[in-house]
Amino acid sequence: MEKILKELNEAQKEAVTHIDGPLLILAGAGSGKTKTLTTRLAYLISNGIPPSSTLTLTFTNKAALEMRNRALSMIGSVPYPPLLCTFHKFGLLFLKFHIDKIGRKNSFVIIDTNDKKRIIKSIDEELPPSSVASEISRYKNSLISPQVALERAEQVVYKKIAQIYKKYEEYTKENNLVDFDDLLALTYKILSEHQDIKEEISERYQFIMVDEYQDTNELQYKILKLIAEPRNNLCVVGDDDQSIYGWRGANIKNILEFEKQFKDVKIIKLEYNYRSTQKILNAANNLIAHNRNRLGKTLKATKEEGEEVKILHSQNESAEAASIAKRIKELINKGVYYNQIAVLYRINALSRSLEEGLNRENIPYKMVGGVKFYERAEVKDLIAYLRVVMNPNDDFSLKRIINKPKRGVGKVAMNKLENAAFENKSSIYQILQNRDLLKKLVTKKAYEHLTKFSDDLEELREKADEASYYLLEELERRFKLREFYASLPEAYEKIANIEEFMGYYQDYLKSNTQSSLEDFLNEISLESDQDQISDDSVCIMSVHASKGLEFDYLFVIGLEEGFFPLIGEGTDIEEERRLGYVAITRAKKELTLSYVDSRFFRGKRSNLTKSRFLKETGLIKGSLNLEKSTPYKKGDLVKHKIFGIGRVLSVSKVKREFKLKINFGGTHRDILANYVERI
DNA sequence: TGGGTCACGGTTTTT
DNA sequence: CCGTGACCCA
Repeated sequence: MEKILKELNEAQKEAVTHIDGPLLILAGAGSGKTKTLTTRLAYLISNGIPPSSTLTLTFTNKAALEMRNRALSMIGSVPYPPLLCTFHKFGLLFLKFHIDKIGRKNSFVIIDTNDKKRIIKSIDEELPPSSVASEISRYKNSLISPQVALERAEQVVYKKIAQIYKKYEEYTKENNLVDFDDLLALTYKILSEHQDIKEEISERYQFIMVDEYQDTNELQYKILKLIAEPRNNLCVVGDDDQSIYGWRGANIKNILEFEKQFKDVKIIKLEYNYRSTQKILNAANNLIAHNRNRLGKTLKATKEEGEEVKILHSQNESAEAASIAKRIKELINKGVYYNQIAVLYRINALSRSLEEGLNRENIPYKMVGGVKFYERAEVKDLIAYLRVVMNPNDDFSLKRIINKPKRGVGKVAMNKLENAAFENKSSIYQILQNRDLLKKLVTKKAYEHLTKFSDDLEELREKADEASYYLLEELERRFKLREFYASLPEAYEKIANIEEFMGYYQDYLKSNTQSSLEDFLNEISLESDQDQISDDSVCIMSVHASKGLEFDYLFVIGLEEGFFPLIGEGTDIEEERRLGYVAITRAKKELTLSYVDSRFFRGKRSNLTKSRFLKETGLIKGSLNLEKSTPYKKGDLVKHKIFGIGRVLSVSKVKREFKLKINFGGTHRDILANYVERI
């Protein structure tokens, strides 16, 4: 342990060796946050604290995994390992033991956001399901019941949402479904209503640590408050300057007011940055200094001065992509590896032009983020099949697969089945087994399909236990899923995903011999892609997706007003600035900030001005001209979709747009600048 | 029921 | 511009 402590700087050491009492570690980007946290865990254990009485909470599985590996490498293997998991996993474990306290069975099924939207849509057709879903999330995270929501609602829309919320809660209870918010909300409910359970948990976890504390929401804070307060040993790590999830409920106040919310808080700032060059840190510090709502700290460089931060100015997105591709090629020729290079953007839509540019130069790249493996339709279908095998009365999953492959069950038949199930107070599966009734309900063809379907399922269920390893293959064989997906668009990819899932399932069974199918299903519902960035390709991703990562050579594109900062309804400019800060601090050696004069977005081209953030970093001097400027001048060659290629004769201003007089092979036309592209 | 066509709307993302 | 979903007809 002594040796390990020697590797830390003073502030880190102070944080690691602080044992009792609440501790707030303000850890700037690249300041050795994970190292400090994992070392502290090891330190506690080496000081005689039983590993099993510690609890370390993270937001992502990736972070949990990394911390676990690092901590275990320091402490070695122990019979009762420390609990180190995501907040939601903690909720899941808790509910498995205690959900019966609120009259529910622990065989619940976890539903994801898409499932949630589907349920909402089946309740209400008018309001956009995603808005309703996030509104319900907000209620749950503020512990507002449907009744209270209804009472408080003043506008008609909110009354309606409250009613949907009520029905949604009834539906999920009825079908024993638990959504992501419930994992926390129900945990809180049980903890707050059952003093004995709360005491038991507080007693068990006497030392609690939380990573990325700036991302906690109200509910997470309340849970922590309940279980940590008796012992008052709560150590949180975070960076208020990297709070970028306000829009999904993260409450930056949790970190800003931590000192007030717990007694005798000690605050330690980690300000030495071990990642970036001084020049890069200067840009980051300058930018974030423009925020008012912060605790305030300045990153100090430990690395060399480094090269100047580069500003790349291009006419449009294709020129931008071409320049970046060219620059990447140069780096590769100098011996840099692709995976030390990344390109970041504020919105995913900007990836397209970038991808085109990289493809043109045959630069291998990997898009981090995007559609998650377990969210892909075909994978979710398989999961639904497994869920039905496990519990045929899971109507929700059954509905997903009843017509996959097509069994002639459309909207009409589905309605009949659901109504029959409702009237008989049974599950849909039970209706399928009631052959006399089923025959009356659906067409002859559908009847034949459905009887075969339920017979197959029944046989599979009998076999499920003894041959779980072959379950998926058997499933595939009986329901001809491969054949079904082969007939759909993007068949190759879908089948590859199915095979990957099958492989994953068998691996899981191999390494978790004592686990049940149920365990497997619960496990994966909380898992997203574990993106490995190890293969040799350039990483391209949103700034959000880049959090926690670092790259030697970094490009940030789209630094234009409106795009970054992204201006829209409810823009929080300080959060945008924090995003800029996160983006910049991902760079280790070389940073290029890029902006364009004109960008094609959502089917139209618009003229843009450079982002205010460029000036705020201190990289561009002078006041920023927010007035739109034309990227065109007399003599430029341009291309029009219909008229083809022409040469600009003159530029004039009409309202806020620029009008160009263009010579298309002898014919002169007046055209707005937005409708042409520079070549 | 299900294939085909058209209109519409479209940040950021983890669990 | 591109993907999703509603709606219509065979």
